[in-house]
Amino acid sequence: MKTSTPSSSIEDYVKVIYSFTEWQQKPITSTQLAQRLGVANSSVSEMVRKLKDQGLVDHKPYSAVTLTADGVRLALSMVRRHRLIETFLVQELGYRWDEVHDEAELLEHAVSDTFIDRMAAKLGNPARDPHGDPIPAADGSVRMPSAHRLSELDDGHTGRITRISDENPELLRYLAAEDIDLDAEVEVVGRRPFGGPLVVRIGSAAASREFDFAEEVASALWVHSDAAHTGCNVADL
Amino acid sequence: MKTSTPSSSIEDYVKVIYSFTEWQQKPITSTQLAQRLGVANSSVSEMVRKLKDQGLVDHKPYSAVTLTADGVRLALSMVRRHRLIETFLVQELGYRWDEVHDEAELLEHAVSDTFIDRMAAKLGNPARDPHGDPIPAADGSVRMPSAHRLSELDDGHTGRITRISDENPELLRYLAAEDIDLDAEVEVVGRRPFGGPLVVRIGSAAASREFDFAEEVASALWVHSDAAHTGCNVADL
DNA sequence: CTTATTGTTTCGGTGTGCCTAATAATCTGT
DNA sequence: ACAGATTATTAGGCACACCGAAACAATAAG
Ligand SMILES: [Mn+2]
Ligand SMILES: [Mn+2]
Ligand SMILES: [Mn+2]
Ligand SMILES: [Mn+2]
Repeated sequence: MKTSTPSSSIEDYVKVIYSFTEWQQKPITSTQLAQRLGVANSSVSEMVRKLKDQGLVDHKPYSAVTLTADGVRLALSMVRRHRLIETFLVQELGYRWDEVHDEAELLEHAVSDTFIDRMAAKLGNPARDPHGDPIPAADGSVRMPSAHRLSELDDGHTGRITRISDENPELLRYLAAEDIDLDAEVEVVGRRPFGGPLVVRIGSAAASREFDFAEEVASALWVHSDAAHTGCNVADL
Repeated sequence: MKTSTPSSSIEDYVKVIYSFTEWQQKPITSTQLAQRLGVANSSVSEMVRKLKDQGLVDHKPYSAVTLTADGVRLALSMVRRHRLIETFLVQELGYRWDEVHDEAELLEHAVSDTFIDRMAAKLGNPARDPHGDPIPAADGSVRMPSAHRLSELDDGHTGRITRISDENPELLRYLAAEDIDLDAEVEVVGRRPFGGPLVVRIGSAAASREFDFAEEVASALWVHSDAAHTGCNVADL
């Protein structure tokens, strides 16, 4: 019997393995895992063997790492924890969205299930965190919003910001300063020549502003296509 | 330079050493430390040497352990964390007072200073936790309420419950069930013969109830003598 | 098709915090 | 004052999570 509570490290490994495939398809490699966790490659090799022994991952030497069903279960519970904590920090303790990640990274391992339950109840069981990432339900179900990177949309495309990558706090601070938030209306105007920045219009028709977004910004913003608008545009042609 | 962040273990050791002398005078011994921390005596010996190396405690082999000024500073910050978290859990997340200790014991090591500050602000900088223990201020100052164990008071003594030891959760549940809380009025009626239970009257004059408290209960309740009442009693004679 | 290059794993070793068992110091009762 | 009990420390080891360097696979280049 393997009922032992997973260590914080194991929880982080599994969470990172899961997160890597959340908006992409390819499974994560050893080196990528090491980079994201900030540890040496050798540490990852060891740890992956341990995860495999515990039945949390599948792994053949020299190939990528994937989660087992048990691994996915654990990962989802950690992701739920992380994102609920982030949401709580913003809504109840007045954190800004660029401050919550590091705090949640530690708290997720320390709080009890009871704490998570009460927190979720107090917040009204939110479906997404301050960055628009979906919060898995207690039973492990997730509703992934259909979203595409702003950087990959065609000219004229419209929609709403549905997710903002929280990888770079600087970027989050910039967006906050510019008053760009989740659910903002967005329209791709075009791209400056020779791989230049992406020109985007943000805000409701009345008060919309134009921005030149560098690649890093444009690929951090995820957009949910506005079906109505798209339909209109097609009709307009 | 010794700026290294203290580990969770070190934080717990220092906190326990401090707490031991909070309502008593004698410094803590190796064995007592081991008991309170739930570790072997040998572990304490090792750890105490480490604490001494880091300048947190004074210790001569085979004698009791006392905190240095640095040690007291760290201890107070941990006690503040612990008690603020307990208060937060009760007031904001609907925990019962017998559920908060274990959760706080872990969270105190995981939350940031920012978290503590915002929590304290949200709670209105409370001066005591759900069990009546004083919460040190951010600058390390503590206002210790003058209190005596109910078990040590003379017959006829009156006052208010100002602290309830949170060592035994069962006891806390019993008191909650009997609706006995902080600030309740209390009067020592007498003691049953041959070292029997202590007879106490609890509640305001209108609706007061009589209890027979076993030693464990009577020594867990701390009472602040009601000067006015005492004065009245003296005048009544 | 052999050789670089890159990615991955293995090996030996570190630091922390815990354990049991053995030893040493202190305290107690006669 | 001293044997025996109690309390504390040391010795030797273990589990965990990490590291750098060396060995090894897989792949890309010549
Ligand atoms: Mn984490
Ligand atoms: Mn997030
Ligand atoms: Mn603790
Ligand atoms: Mn308390």
